[in-house]
Amino acid sequence: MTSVKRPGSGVTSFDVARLAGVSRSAVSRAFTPRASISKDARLKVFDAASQLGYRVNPVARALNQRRTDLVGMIVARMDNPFRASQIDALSRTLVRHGFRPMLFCIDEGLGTEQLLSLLLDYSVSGVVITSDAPPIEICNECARQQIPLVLVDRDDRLPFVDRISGDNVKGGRIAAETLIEAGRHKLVVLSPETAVYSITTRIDAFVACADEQDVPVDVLNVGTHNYEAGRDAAASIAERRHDEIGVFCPSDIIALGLLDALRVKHGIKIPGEMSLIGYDDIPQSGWEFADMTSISQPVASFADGIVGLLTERIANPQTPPRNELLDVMLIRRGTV
Amino acid sequence: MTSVKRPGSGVTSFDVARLAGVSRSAVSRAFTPRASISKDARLKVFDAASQLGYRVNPVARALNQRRTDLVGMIVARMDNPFRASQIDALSRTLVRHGFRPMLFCIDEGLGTEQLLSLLLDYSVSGVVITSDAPPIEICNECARQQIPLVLVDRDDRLPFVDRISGDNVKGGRIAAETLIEAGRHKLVVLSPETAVYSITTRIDAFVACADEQDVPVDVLNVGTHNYEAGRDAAASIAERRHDEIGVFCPSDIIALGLLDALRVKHGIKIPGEMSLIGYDDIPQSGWEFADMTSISQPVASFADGIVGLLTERIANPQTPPRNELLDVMLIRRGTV
DNA sequence: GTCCATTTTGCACACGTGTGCAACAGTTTT
DNA sequence: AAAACTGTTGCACACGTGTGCAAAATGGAC
Repeated sequence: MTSVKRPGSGVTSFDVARLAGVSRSAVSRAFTPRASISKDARLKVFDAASQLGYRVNPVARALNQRRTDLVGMIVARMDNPFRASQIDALSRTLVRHGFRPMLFCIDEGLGTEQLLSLLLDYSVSGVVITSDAPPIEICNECARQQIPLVLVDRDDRLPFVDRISGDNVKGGRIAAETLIEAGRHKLVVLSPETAVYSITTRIDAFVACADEQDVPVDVLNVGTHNYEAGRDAAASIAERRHDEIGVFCPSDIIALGLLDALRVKHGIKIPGEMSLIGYDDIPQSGWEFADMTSISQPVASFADGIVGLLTERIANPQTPPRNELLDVMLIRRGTV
Repeated sequence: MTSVKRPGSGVTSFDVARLAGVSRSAVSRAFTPRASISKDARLKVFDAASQLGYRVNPVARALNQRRTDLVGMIVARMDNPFRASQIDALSRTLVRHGFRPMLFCIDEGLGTEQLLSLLLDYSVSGVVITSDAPPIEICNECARQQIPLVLVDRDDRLPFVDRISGDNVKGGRIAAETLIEAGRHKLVVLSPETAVYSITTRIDAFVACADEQDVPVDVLNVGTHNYEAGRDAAASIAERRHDEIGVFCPSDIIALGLLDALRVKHGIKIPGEMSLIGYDDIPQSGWEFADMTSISQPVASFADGIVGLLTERIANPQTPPRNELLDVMLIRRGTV
């Protein structure tokens, strides 16, 4: 009847209440910050709880509150090391703030929209989206259920959806200025066909800055957003070696493909014959073979910023959409 | 009174039951495979459900079943591209099988043990661990709650814990054979101080295979498991260039550091002056600068194997611990 | 000691679902 | 036609928690 249950799962607030000699409500209140309960009662509850190994059941709590501690992360792919370290940092920061990160990669037949509505079923505390902007109907549904959405590196202005991104304009301008200062007066910028907001913004800022200084810029279209795209663009770039051009790749993963192929396949000296600057400052850019100048977006700031936007909107759901901009920094290495 | 609720959240099985003219139990049964319900009733329920936009509330279901669709993934760090792609594949495969992946990275004060007991609170369907083996008490607790655990690339034999790993013995032997076939009769293997099971197994198999063929092997200790460790080992390796040695790195991320530094800093020709073989076949190993021979562990097989072990143990919790071995494959490139 | 303001407590309901059990309908066997 | 059997259905309970509300307790002022 009054048998002591084994510590761990199976211990309910009722068991704790009985041992502590209080009502079950008191137990619930003891574990609820700012609840109406006396210091004395709370202490008795904590004592009994640790004695039994009691832990609040988050599922039951979620059913009651209609809200979980879960936060969804929707990501396209993780083959880009920048995304991987971003997710790594975000996951850690979320846990430190008491959230539980879920990871979803978009897949065959499972786009951002499907994954988002799947997350809605779980009454998540929020969703961080680094893939595509979801359709507006879903956003409205999220707003109605007061589920915060944070868009990373996307510019789509949606009702009640917060955005965060690096300062792509500043980054693009720094790239142009750095190349021009290095004496490159013919510029080239690689533009992936599948370019998203952050990429095009960098390119536009780069071109604008070059225009201001009357430096000609070629925009060279490449395939997708990966190493192979940069590598395959090398032949076209190699033709211009005599011009001592300065090349800007709006993403390190592309830049490394280009740099690698230019040196290995075409034997081009960098920065001797041309200069190159990338973006993201992924670890590989610091490797010996590359030693590539790049523009760094600190992943820790991303994580902090994202969680900040989430918690603020949870505290005050009616605030108008915010757009946070993170500072970027030039990392000088050996390709300029 | 009978007002139709807005589609989406807030629609309960009760609403569906009323519209379909059946009991609430029927709705529950309609969404439960192999439940006792007539074709006719199920159809009526589905019709009403789609009309209202009803979706089963997974939180309420979880509270009742004492089991979630969540599966925890505990990982050390994601800076190794192999781990990143492993998690990427695993996340996709889990979702395809109806699970919801949660991602936890071990952190300051949050080791495998803490994260695991945190996951227990959520009544997860299972946990995939790629960090450390958890203490046996936690494993017992998981067994008691019938929560399947899968250990990836770890050898710790624990009660009711399944394990999966690549065939590290085969991989290590292939490495040795390949180097010896290439005419290298002095071998070196890099051994990280922080080596875990999978790494040491590869090394042991490599050494054993060399011994069988009477080929001498030097074991060279390096620091941690990353690019910098390999890079810093280059000086020591460079001293032996006259021996035309064959080097095995039990992890590509280390191998690339070594390869990169050997070529760039010490100007050593590979495979001219020495041969090198890595492990994991991460994308960077196929890059131009590296063109590194490596041993591939297919991440897709890992994901499928893990989910297979999970589902089988969910179906039959009493099966003895299994140990699944995945085939590995030599990827011939230009460093041997 | 009385009265009022404030804090603390416990009851009871709600959150949305799965399922054992008994009742029931429909079909086959004797 | 009665009996036995198979397949469906609805009732009612359980899962473990948070919280509004009224009652009780506490503390202070007179």
